[in-house]
Amino acid sequence: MPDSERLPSLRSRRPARRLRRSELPVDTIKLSRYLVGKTLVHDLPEGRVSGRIVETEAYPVGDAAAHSFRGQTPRNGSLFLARGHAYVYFAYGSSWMMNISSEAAGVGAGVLIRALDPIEGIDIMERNRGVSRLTDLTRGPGRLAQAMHINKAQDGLDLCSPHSPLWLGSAIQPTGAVGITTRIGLSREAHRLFRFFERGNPFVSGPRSLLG
DNA sequence: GTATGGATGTTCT
DNA sequence: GAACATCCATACT
Repeated sequence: MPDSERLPSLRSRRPARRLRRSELPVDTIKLSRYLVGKTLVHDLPEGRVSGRIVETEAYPVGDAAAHSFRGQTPRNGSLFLARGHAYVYFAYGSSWMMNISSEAAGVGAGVLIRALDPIEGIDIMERNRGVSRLTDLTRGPGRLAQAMHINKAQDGLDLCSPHSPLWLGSAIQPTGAVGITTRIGLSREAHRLFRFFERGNPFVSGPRSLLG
């Protein structure tokens, strides 16, 4: 079944346009907030998978919870690329995590993508995940990476390059109200309000109605 | 619906 | 050894 029949509202959505680097705010917190409602697209050999970004977390310069806090290493090097590059790492022995670098080249900071609202290629995501329940496909950073087929091979990709298979797109529909809370799963810097999400969206992992 | 515990691999102390 | 930006299955209210 085509996505346009399965998701009737897709017909009223506008197509996503590739975002240029110059459109991304030059600040980790602002970028984290800005990315809610934008589109993440991965063009795969078997077809396109895409979703609306509905939850992000900022890991700015000077944040002790950020992977870049103790300086550049082989693992976190992509965080030190100019804003708009992918930083993908393996966590807890089971999950890949997709981040977007967020500052000038040489400065380490990033935005974690925590949840997507699936739009295109839902059948591909179901196969990649091995589940069919829509809300289980992309709710959570590990799940969305698996659904979108994002792993070490995408680490370091420039999401703003004109022909990159993995790219950021403009919003395809109006973005709902954005809420703010503390980040999920941290012990250090646990009080900081660096998590942004579209309020009430069922694909958001964790709290989706506080503050904002 | 919430709560808990185990599995898993890499990084750091 | 311990910690970790998680997920899944299971148990329970």
